[in-house]
Amino acid sequence: MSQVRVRFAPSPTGFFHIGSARTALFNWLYARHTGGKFILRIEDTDKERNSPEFLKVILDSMRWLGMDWDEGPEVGGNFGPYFQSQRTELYQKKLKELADKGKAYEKDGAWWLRLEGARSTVFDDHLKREIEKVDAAPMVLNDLVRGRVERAEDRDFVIFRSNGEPVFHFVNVVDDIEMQITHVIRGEDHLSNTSKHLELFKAFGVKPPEYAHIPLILKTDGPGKMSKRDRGALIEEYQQRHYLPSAVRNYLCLLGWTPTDGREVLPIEDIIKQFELSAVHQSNARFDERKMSHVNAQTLRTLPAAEFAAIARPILIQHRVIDEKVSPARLAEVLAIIQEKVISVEHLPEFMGFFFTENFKKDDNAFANLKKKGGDPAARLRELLPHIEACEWTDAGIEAAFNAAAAAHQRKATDFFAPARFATSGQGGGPHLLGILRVLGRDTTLGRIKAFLN
RNA sequence: GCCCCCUUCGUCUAGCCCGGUCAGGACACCUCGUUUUCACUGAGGUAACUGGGGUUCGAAUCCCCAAGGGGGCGCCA
Repeated sequence: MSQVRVRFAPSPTGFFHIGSARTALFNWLYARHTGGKFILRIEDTDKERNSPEFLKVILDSMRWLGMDWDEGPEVGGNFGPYFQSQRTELYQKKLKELADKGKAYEKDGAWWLRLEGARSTVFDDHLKREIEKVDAAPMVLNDLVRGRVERAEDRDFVIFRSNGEPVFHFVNVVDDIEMQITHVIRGEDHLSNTSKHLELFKAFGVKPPEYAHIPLILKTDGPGKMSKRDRGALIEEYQQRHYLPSAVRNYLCLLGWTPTDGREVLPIEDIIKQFELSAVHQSNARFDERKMSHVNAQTLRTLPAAEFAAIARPILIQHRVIDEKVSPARLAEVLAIIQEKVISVEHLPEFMGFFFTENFKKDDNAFANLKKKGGDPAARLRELLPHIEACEWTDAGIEAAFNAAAAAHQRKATDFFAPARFATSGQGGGPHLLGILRVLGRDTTLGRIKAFLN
């Protein structure tokens, strides 16, 4: 059996849309699952809308998501060039081939593909003009996702514009032929176009590839598919917000496909192993940022500590929560107690800022809550103070101090927690309190409690 | 207007191919618990087979129709 060759063929328009990313991902997964080749081809035939900076957006996002390509820009390959703008001679040659066979003809300066079938002229309601219809035989597609789909083209269509540039349908098919693409995995928005593509394959006398039309990603609410303007629609947004690329990729897999082993958050190696086109869903999926955040949080918490630190450190430096002088060991100590609680890297600076400055932010809400709930926080801290001044500075020692304070004043140990938490962190929640105190150290802890009392 | 695709909790989905489980899980939400309030975590809970016809002892599952949703119909990709 010949090797699988799939391609992702984006048009560089300056954005990398989440739907495009998912299409790329399914192609990539299929290539990796089958041991085939993943080809990146740049469809830049529309000169009006393309530029080198736009290309960079795509390449950067592809790399960020860990989708490496075997052939394409910057890596080369035997079927290049991989930019359609550099393949114009080929398109001219292929056009001539169709013209010589009588499959294409010139009209109004453009070239049209000639369909086979009886012709008649009718008024088209949608186009609001008279058109020549062709009673062509339906094209039959056995789609790997959707099954048998039958559709007939009913008009000749342009394959080369009067300005000399080929149109999408033509270059798409020519390149798929020349690059020996075996499987076309693309969005369902192309399903209706497929009959055009099959007509082209037929005209060339070439057996078409297998097709798999994957469902679209719909807006979270409201009608229609995700558009550039929707929140969460652009991959760069996730990069900026410090989402983990592996989590974004993981979530994208869940839109239109379900892992077979019952897990939702799982390593990419396992996804590759389980991925099958036949298991791709047929119905569109609505984007849900909350679930994506959940996947991100899950992934974040299970990250090896060193990896977590490598991600957190530059961001904390960037936000001036720490400077370069903070030792890896000290940072690791702090991160160790916060990682189990953390849900996003984006909010890490505010979540853990109090570890590194005396000038930490105090949450008014938490303070109000404190007074409302637990009586007199200052009184509690005065009761607690002598015990933690003397105790052994370990989790167990600090815990014993809290218990001792409770026993001495006929209270529950937890009565001291909220005041201590607020005094030392300015927050109402966060990492485990004993861990916070231990990591802050005795001097800092006592200093902050005394500062609070003043 | 024409053509194509789709239809299970609010959302993502399992089950459907090869009819028979209280229709299962996850996110979100609610309740309760945990060293109180918590961006951790644990236990519960609310919540769905779009509608109508068939076929069948029995239908989420098979067939038909309708409705709804999505997409396409360009000398855009």
